[in-house]
Amino acid sequence: MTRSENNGGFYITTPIYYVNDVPHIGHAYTTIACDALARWHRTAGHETRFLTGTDEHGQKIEQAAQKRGMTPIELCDEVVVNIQKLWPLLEVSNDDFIRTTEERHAKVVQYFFKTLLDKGDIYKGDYEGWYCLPCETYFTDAQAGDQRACPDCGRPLTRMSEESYFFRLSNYAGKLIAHYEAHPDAIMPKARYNEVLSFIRGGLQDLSVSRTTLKWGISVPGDDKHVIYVWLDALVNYISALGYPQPGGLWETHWPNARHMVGKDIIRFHAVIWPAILMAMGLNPPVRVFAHGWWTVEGDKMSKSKGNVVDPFEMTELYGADAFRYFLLREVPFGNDGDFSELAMAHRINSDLANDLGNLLNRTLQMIEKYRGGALPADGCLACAKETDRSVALAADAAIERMKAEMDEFALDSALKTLWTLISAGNKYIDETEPWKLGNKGRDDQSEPEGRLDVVLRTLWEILRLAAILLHPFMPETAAEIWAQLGLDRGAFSSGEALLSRWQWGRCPSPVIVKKGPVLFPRIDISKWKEEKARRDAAKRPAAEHPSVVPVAPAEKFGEISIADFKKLEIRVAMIERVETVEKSDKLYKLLVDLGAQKRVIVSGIREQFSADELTGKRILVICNLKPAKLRGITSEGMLLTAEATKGGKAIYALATVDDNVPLGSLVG
RNA sequence: CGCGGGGUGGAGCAGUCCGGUAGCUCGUCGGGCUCAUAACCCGAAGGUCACAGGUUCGAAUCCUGUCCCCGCAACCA
Repeated sequence: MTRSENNGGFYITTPIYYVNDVPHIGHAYTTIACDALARWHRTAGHETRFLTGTDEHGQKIEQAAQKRGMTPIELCDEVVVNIQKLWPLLEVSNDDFIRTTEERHAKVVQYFFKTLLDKGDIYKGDYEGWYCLPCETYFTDAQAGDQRACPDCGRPLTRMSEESYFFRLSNYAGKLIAHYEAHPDAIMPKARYNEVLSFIRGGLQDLSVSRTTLKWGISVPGDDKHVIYVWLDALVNYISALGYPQPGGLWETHWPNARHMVGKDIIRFHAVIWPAILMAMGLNPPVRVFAHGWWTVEGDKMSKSKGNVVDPFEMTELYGADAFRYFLLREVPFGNDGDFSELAMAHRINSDLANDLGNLLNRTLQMIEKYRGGALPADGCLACAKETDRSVALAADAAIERMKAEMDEFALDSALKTLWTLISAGNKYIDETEPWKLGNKGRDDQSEPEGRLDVVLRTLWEILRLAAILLHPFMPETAAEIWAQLGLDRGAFSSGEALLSRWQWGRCPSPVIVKKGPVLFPRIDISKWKEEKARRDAAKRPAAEHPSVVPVAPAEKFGEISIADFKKLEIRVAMIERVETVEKSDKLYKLLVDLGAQKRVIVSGIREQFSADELTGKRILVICNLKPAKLRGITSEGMLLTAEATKGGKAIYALATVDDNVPLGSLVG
């Protein structure tokens, strides 16, 4: 059924993150998931490599650098640290970190380009589209819309064409389909596989892989006018980091085992374009592309303007990296979308980590210390063994096998659930065997032999030893702490070999003295937690007259304009006479406004913010000399003014209104 | 009729492909235990499986239709 991952190596990659991004929960999630997989395979003794990095080329960097009076590479060098410093905090064990601005990457991208050009898979042609001169960006027909206006800045677009190199993606549709039909687990989850396949079956178009309008990038070999565009640049990182195409490089052993972890938004680039490029190069496509889901935050879509972006640095500081990792990987079926809520995390920490896991360790070690002075009893009293001990051992070995299968499927959440069945079995075992009755002096029940307690304690210790091994990929620090408290060598996790042979019941060294340490996860007092959370939220809000209301785009700088520019605007007072909804649109109203001397139709996207009743009869401000535009087939002759802000994560809007005593049509200036 | 996901005990979800006792976690209630982080173990209550038809001996599951929610796309002069 599933491809066995145990015979070969394991090479896992995160996407390369855009270097100017502020790291958020999404970056953390992808990377932590990869880390868990990498650690799992490392401790299982597989030849493992784990890569992450940054995408550092492109327009945004170029512009941001210009704004700050720096060169692009200076900016990259400065901001790459924001991402790089997060990984150690989250206990991410990447073997390499690649930046697309590194020479080792650039030369491989050029090698790809040149090889494909020589083969005829890249050719020179003309790229045509709608171009925004100020933004220096092309848009498709759909993006340009009926208005031919720039989606970013709103200015008019020009139909332009420029010389560009193209990759013959259209040639590879058939080969891709054949490959995916032969490898149904090459794209996961299943829904994504179906999605990608139907996309390919719809036909593929050749892909523009160069730009002349862009400066900050890797230049096309032999044609300096052109810079290699994002796809061919960024995707190649996965193999350039392995030293391709040098003979004897890491790529020879690792590339055949490549797995890419991506967010669901970039599945097409990884499951269509990238494999096609590889095929053209004569390289094999990745073994698997896995697309995970997105996080909402407290039920809301995460966005900067809502101010609800989850900061992984803050979460790590408040709850610890391990608890954060555990929550992200356990809360949601891997591959699905999920909701991040701090309260849910606090609950999970209490029930799973404190009550089940931490408490099991605590009570076990407490008993070993209390009844046996901390010395782990030797195993050997066969006469004292019982069926219940044996079934716990069998369950443990079964859990290990099951986890292996689940990890092969990248079912991280299921693997954790399985691990917790072992932990629960431990707690139940204590209840069944009642070791305190065996251990307490002057015990009334003399029916059990003296050695019975040794077997029980030994069994519990063994459950924890296995749990620590299985937990390590998800919660490395906690696993090491458990390991140490069990009286074992804390460093064992950094040298994988020490663990490899011990993934089985009873493979423990003796003798051992346990060392009960501090409680692993203190319970969170939820009512106190709520108070603290409220205080934290309050502190985060900027000190303003309306502390809970945050303006959108507060400090954004606009270029200066002259008074003459402003005088160009014809802003007048108008009254909303009639409000109608526009068919087949979610946001549009068709408004009839009275400007005194005349009446006009204005189409406005404010249906989600205002009801028709709220609007009708209001005296508002209208820009009258805006070029008319057609929206959903209706001509809009002007624009009304609104202010936007957020309050408690929710957007709020206000209409610019004026007093009733101002006559309609009055000029505002 | 733009595309897709979803509606299952108080909450969050699994089960739906391949019809046949409706399951898990949390919460609630009762009991047990005292080694332990007021933790742990056992038990109970609680569900018209969105709605309406249909197929079937039998439907959460298959078919048809309807309603509602959420993404994406469109759209935000």
